Amino acid sequence: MTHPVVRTRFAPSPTGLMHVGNLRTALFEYLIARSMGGQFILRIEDTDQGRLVEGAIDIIYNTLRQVGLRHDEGPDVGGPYGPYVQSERRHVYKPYAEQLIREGHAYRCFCSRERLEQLRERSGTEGGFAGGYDRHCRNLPPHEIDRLLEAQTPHVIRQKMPLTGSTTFVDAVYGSITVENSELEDQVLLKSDGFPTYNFANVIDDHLMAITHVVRGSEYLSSTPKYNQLYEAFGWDVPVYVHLPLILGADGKKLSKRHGSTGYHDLITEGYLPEAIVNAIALLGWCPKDNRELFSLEELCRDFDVTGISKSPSVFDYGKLDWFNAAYIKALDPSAFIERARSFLPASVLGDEQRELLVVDMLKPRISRLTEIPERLRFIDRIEDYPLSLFENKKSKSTLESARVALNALIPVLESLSEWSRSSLHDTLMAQAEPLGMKTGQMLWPLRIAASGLEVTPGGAIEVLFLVGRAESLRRLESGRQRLAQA
RNA sequence: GGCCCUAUGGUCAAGCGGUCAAGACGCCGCCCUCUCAAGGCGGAAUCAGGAGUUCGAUUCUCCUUAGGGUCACCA
Repeated sequence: MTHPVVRTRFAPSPTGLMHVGNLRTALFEYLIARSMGGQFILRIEDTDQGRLVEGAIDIIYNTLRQVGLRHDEGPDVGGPYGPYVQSERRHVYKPYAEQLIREGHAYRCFCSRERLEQLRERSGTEGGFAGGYDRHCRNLPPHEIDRLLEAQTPHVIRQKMPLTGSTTFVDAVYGSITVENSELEDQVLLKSDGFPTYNFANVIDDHLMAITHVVRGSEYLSSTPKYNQLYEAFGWDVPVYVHLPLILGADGKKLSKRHGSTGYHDLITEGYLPEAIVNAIALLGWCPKDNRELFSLEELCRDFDVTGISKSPSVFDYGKLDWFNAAYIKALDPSAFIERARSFLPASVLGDEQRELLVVDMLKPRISRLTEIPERLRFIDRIEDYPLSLFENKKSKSTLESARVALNALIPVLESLSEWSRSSLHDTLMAQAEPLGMKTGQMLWPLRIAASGLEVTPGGAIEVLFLVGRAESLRRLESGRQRLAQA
């Protein structure tokens, strides 16, 4: 028994940025296709001419490319089922709508927007009719229709829903769902401008493009019975539905702007890596059999399984995203790290291989976002005023007095150091602890403080001295010594 | 409001009639340590409530409650 090739599609409307919700949907569509050896199609749904945003399509292309979701067919790469932009397919929908009229599954509606609005206001939230429309035009006498058509009255084409009975569909994650047909509104299929509505274009295109799995957010669950009615009216096979649980913000509401950065590019600007974002959202609403957490896209393609998708909505946790990002940063090899972090690194570090490698080692375990880098390394290029109290540290047993002793003893040693390298700094300084009668922590604490002016630095005294450089280090140490002497 | 969906720690979640109810993030403690991290070890923290079914319910059914979604010539 042979199965048809699995085909999924990502069908965004180019109305702005790439929301993490959209990206998650795209990812799952991609994974479902790839995990079953299928194809992933990109289709642009621009049937709302009023909401088009310039450049939005490029944002979609860029995002998909950056995260590695390569589509097999689409506006830019072509394919046997094109065109892949709905506005270029405008002519294909109308004949289908007319076919439905002929076969008694749809009708022309001449109601004005004003009338519909009044209808909605009058029924209020009580909702006397499904969707608020009273089906006024559903049974217009033929001569009346002809008259209105001759008068070129603007009209839409509506789906004629069955008034009785019920519709049942099966969703791969939510199971079997049944809705009374009386709940289904006579939804608009073709708008008065000739463009199809989203729901209509979707069904037509999904069928024409041989889409086998319709994957989308669970907000479409309640309109799915209407889709089924359409498929049945045409006599087409109903696709496999895979509805994805919603992604919420920390307050439990649908994720939106006020929850912070929810656009893919916002996250990138904030220093998150594409692979970390992908990994994080893959685990939002999906859990692998073995409970593993770190997944490359390739591994996801191999292990993804629809049965691991959960039904309940999940809150997007930025803290967990940070952890994923930190994990991916740690896994970067030095050259890759430098490449990604280049724009955040100080010029004084770039170009010197030894310094670059040290900075990479220092930064990798300490940052969760690339944007933290400038702040972490700021001490290299300049030192801020710092209080003398920084020299005091209980755990290191450092006091103003011990700091004074240490600096007085170490400065001359450092001044006479022939080679300002990490190893020579390390060996030389460590050899001083014993004669000073100090533990390394006690001895090194004031050095690090005086060299950086910071209570916390990425790396210890030796790394700080090395990065700050000989001349500037000695200047800072001397300054610290003088301040301590006056205290 | 009608209809639909959902319900395990603060968050992500495993579980699919019998478990001391996994794991991860975060939090707390200890170890390591030239600060801070990272790493290692340990800890606190969960089955919304109520009826049933059953020898036995986190798991199955119903009700309640709470959340969410949807009711456009938007997608």
